[in-house]
Amino acid sequence: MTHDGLYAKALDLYHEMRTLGLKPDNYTFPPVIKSCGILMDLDKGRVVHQHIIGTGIANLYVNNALIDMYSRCDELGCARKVFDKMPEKDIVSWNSLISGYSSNGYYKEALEIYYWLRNEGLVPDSFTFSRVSLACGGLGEVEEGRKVHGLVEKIGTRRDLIVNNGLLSMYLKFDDVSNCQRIFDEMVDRDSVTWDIMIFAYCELGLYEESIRLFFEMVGRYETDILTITYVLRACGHVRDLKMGRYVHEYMVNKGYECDTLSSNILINMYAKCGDISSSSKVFENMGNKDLVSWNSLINGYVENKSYNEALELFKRMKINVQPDFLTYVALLSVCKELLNVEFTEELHCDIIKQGFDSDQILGNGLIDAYAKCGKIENSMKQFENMKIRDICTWNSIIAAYARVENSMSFRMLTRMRMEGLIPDIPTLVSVLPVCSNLIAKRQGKELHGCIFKLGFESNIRIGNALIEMYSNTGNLKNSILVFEQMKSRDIISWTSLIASYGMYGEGRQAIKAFEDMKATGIIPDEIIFVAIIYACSHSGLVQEGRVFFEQMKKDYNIEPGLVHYACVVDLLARSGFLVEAEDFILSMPLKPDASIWGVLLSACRANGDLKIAERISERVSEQVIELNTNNPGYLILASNVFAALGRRGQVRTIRTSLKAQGIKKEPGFSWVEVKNRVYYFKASDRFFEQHEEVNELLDDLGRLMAKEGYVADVNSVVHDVEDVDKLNILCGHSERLAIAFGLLHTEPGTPLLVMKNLRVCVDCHTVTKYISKIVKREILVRDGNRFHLFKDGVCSCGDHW
DNA sequence: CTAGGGTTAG
Repeated sequence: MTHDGLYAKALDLYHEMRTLGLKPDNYTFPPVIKSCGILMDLDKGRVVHQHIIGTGIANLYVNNALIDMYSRCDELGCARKVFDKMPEKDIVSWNSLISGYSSNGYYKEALEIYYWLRNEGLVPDSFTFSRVSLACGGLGEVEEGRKVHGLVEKIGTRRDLIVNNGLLSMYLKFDDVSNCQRIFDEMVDRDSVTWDIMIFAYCELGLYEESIRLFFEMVGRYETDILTITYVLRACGHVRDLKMGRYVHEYMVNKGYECDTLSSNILINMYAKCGDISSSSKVFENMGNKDLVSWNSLINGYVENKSYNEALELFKRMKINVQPDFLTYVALLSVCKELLNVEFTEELHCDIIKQGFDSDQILGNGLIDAYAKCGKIENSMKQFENMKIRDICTWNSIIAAYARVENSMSFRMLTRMRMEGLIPDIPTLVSVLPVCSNLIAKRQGKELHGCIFKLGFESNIRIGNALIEMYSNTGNLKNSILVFEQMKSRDIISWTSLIASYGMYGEGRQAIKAFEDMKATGIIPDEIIFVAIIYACSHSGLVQEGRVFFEQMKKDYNIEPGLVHYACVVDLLARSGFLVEAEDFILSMPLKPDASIWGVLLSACRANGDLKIAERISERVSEQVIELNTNNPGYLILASNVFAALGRRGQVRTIRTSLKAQGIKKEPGFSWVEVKNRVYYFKASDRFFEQHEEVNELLDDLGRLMAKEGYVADVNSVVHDVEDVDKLNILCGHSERLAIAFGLLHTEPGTPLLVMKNLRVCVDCHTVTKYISKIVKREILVRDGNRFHLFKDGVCSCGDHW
């Protein structure tokens, strides 16, 4: 029989005694009242209290028992009444009342009674200290706690087990592990609770290994109860030690502890954290009483283990059995974000409203995020506007949502956030900084930098890294380097960003120097930084150096090259005109080359005007049309363009048909330029923009001046299968030329101009821009799909390695 | 007649 059963039995006996007409006395009442208290049966307790009043005389013990009973039932008013009416009190009376307040969370009141006790000149005992330290712990009253500890030392109860256990709990609440450890070490008398508290303390502080170690120190010497075991199971989960987790589970079973709902829930969590989700589900299915936490835990487990569909299925099952709570929805929202399932997100949203959780801050923020990830940013905005309370996470969610799609609304929302008096934090700024990169929002970028400086975030590594990228992407290599140099601490991402920046500007030598400097600081290169450094070599024509890095990566750092690395080497060779070598390299690589690898070579062939190899590669690419990764249709389009240039119309049609069948559209080429804080976009042969006549006039004038300088149009750059005269027209309508001309018309003579393009610049435009830079005496910075070209006085910084 | 402790998220 359980303890509860015994207490209930005692009450039954009491009842029987009364029906027999026997009169309970002051020896009968205390255990009976205690039983009511432990069973938290307030109604029976009150009845017994009436009986006591009926008999007329309650002695000290009976009254103390009554205080305890009312305390356990959270009826402190009644407890207090009994206490106040007592003709005679002892320390137990005081302790019981203090205990009542403190174990029901009324720590302030508990302390007040304690001060009153002290004012009365009474001497606290170990029970008093134990309860008072708990109250100090609950209040976070470190000062008061220290005073209590001091008094303990003075009165000489410091060796007392109960006192020390209480002090341990208190220091644990203060997160003061060193005092816990000290008390623990000095204790002469320990019991299983002492060990429990220590094990729990280490768990709470995240020192899981330490708590597991303590458990093994304790095993065999002290009784390990189910609570100890559950702490250790939690610790095993946190350190993801499946072997240890299994061992403790087995230990628990061997000890004969039946798996109650609570410990089963902990097992589900432990197995899920250790990645053994099938064990989690086994525990779950075998449970007698599944509660809300059981369902939530397994759903969370599935989410943590990326089994999103299983989580969904379980959720459906759950709804038939238990009412989900807000934690269920928190987990399910992250399923939405992964499965990108708009319908399900909307369904959840309805459920959340129906159940009245729509005012929950975390769920509200999560919905913004989920809708945005599913591509329903308008729903995100609606949710945002509907929220009554917007905390920093709410703002960050909506700002990040717009930032992810590079929408300038992210800046507008940031401004609105600041106008409403909220101060952006590091995540806010880290998410908006990259937006500056692609909108040429140089002004916003500078403003953000100012804001970062004012807020004192400039020494944050993530912020620094984002600034390096922002400056390098907006054409400001100098500032990018400056930010890097001023960073107080740097991680490998900082170095990678710096090297990538050098690479984009064709500063290969500087990139190599940075790479060596980084190694000298003791940072070990990773696979990502090798991409950056080889790319940097590639963009500067440092073929030999690039190959050395590729070898170094394998030999010195034991990094197995992936497709990206092979693509880098192909790019390295091909960009410098070693097309045959690049082709041989592809044919000899151990991994199966995909579209991106062939595509890199193909676009280099185009750039080099080598139609012969281009034709061969194009055949390869088009043959594998179906098989190849079609996420990037650019390469197939390239192949079809090659065939078009060769007049092989049949092949062109085959590729186009196949792309059409797969519903793939070419990403149209466009360029953009910032003028007076506004961004102007141009697509090829665009005739519908302000001042297109002026722009065309300027291009015509420039064309005449260029011809004088010796420029001859490269009609091979036109991929359409049309007559040469039309080809000339098409060339002149290329989006980058329109953007450059528009930019020239609207900026001061002599100032540098920045133009961006989403695709690679064609050979002819590259040549033309060189001429323009010389004729108009302007620096023209063009960022294409993967690098910067600084045109100055008829020369391009890429040294034609583009 | 008085004690001490347990599960899920971000």
